[in-house]
Amino acid sequence: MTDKDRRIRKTRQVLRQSFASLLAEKPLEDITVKELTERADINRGTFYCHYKDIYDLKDQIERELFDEFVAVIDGYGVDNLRRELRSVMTDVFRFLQHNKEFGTIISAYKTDSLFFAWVRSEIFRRGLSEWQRIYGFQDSIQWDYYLDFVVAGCVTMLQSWIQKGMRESPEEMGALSERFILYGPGEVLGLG
Amino acid sequence: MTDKDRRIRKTRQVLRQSFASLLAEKPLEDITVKELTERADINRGTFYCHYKDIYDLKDQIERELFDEFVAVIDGYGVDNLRRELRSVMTDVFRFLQHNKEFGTIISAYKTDSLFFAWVRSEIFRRGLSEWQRIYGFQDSIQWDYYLDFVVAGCVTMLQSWIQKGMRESPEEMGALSERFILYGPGEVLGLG
DNA sequence: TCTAATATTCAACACTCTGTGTATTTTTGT
DNA sequence: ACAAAAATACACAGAGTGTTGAATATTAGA
Repeated sequence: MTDKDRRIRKTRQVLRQSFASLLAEKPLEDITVKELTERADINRGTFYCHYKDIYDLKDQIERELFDEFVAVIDGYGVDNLRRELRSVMTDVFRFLQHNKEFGTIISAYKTDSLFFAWVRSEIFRRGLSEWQRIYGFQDSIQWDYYLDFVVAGCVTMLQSWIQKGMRESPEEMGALSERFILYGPGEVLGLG
Repeated sequence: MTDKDRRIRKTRQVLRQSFASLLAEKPLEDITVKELTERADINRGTFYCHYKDIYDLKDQIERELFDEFVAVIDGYGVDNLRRELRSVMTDVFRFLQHNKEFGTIISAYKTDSLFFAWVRSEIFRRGLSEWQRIYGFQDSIQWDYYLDFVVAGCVTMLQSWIQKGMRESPEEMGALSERFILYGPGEVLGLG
């Protein structure tokens, strides 16, 4: 069951393609193994050689996508905090731009996506913990809600950007999200 | 099928209770009509007299919860923008405090909840459109992302607050969310 | 090229849940 | 008390599931 075998790669690929096309038509909970394998022209029993069920397929896709994502982001060094923040955010938008086909999948799950949960807990918190250390912030209650507020806001920006067709450049979006995070939305819009 | 009949009220109530208890044990997609009616000690056929399927039950619960929510919020008049914002947010937290049993249900769906989607599109946008009118803000792109960022942040704060056991008072949370919205999280924490 | 491994196919299996229907019993509002 | 309505018990076909075992096809490596 190693992925060296061409048959395995081919089977998984066609299953993913069919899964993506089904997901464009109906919500995740309405997709059955039966119709997925029919569309993929794969024997139903074969599906169970690779995945436990539909949710397992979804999880594996998200997991691999996340690993690629981490590989992109991990190359970052820390020098200036603000510059790094904008660069990271820009790269996040860039990454999704280069993975449009999975972007559709991701945004279909909204914020219940495992992918976004991982981004939330690992990448963002990693960066923000550093941030917290530097600024020596202590009030853990406010800090918790700060994390929730900012991360949810950014994740939703990513999804909206995807759903609106990725009109703005990753640089624009990276800069905008940086300003939202640092100065707050109100300030950016001149409402403060 | 009016709700004047005591049997109807009783049946729906026990179905909702059982649904809530099942939702505490497993995700929504794993809950079947069969096990729900068994736990509720209701004939399975009876379920179909009231609801189309499990998702219909969920939607109706959220719909009714949302209607109560709107009734609470709708009493607000507009005088000072900032004061109203804090009051509204405080009342939102207060509302969830008085509906703990459904708070669990709501936060189980995360942000995919219909309830939160409605709060998002109706209540928040209503208030923020007024806000936009007053300040005469024109850049629609930034405005869109501003909406997404702030609303998602607030919704997530609500969920986190529920999941952490509603330790802080609604007044505290209302004030904190107001500051996040107006001045941005970074400013509040002294990071700006 | 040959072979051993293994991925896939195919048919079949028992099983669960669904949605619906019908006849019967119980409860309700008036 | 009576008619209407709701809940029940039961049956039914249909769909999907997860799993077998044997046959077939494809692969990697010698």
